[in-house]
Amino acid sequence: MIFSRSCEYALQAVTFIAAQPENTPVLSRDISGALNIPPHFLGKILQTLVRHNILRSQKGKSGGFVIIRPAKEIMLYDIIEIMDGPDYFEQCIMGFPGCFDHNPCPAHVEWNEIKTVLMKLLNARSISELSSDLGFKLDYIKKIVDKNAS
Amino acid sequence: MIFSRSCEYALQAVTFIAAQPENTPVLSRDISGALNIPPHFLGKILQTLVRHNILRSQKGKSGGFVIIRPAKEIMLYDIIEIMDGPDYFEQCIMGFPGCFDHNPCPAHVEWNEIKTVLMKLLNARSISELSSDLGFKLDYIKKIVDKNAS
DNA sequence: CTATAATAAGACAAAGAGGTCTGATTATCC
DNA sequence: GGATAATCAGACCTCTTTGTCTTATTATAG
Repeated sequence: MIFSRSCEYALQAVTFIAAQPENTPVLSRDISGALNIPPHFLGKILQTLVRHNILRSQKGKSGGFVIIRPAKEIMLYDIIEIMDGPDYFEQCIMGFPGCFDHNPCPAHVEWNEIKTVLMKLLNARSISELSSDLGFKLDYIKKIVDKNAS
Repeated sequence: MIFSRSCEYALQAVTFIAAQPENTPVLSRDISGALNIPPHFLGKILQTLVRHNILRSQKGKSGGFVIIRPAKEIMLYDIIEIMDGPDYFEQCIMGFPGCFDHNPCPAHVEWNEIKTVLMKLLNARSISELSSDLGFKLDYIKKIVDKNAS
């Protein structure tokens, strides 16, 4: 697994919310139902996304979660940075303590090359682009969930 | 952290052994000492590398661990595959169940691009290339270890 | 103002990864 | 063949991540 579960769930959830009609609050329950995410775990993830100004939460009746910034401006990497930390990709690939540009580990240079490509791609794709692809995927998830249930 | 601790330690250990004079057994104790790896934890990792035909272990007096295959033929990815599993990079980046080429998740295409670059690089660099870079790195580790100890 | 429907928050349980300890096994040297 | 020096192997502990449960808090509708 490349990213943490929390990060995966966050990516899924934000993409799901972005795929709904704009400015109508989406229920945590609906998200966890559609994506098969443990409800309370999702709750916490949504809360951290609220704290980081990706979502706004509306308490009480007819409440739910809404995306604050335009989905076009939220990049894949923004979510990853929030969930897995800003230096997730900065750490030494071989685990050497104190591996920096001025004191590189034996794999430092190639990891930097890879990182550049990686960051470029993750910073280029927005959540709104992802959300438009989500539709038929949801049917697929339902199929799998149903199969596991039976 | 991109790879698991075990994987990082494995990369470090194999590189370290490759940096020693050929065909002289290297003690587990010496490796853990030089690289500051928990000794018994390293033991297990070395054992799995033996099981996967990267190393040979010599019991008894004047024993230790020796690299079986020429270090030039052992690629970075060989170690990663052993430690973190062959489908580490195959899994869906968004964590969607059942994400495949014929049923891609919204980020599937770009992840495939990244994966191609990644695999190419990890399959191109051999352990022997890494080992020749290791020398002064070891001094650096010692410095850090000493600093932490004081 | 009260009932209700939603999120917020924190305690807790379960699972997995990382790390430690102890004893068994095996090869070599004398 | 016995002492010794090394790996091998498995039980066990600890910490982090993941997931669950329960109780607040808050906003709205009537």
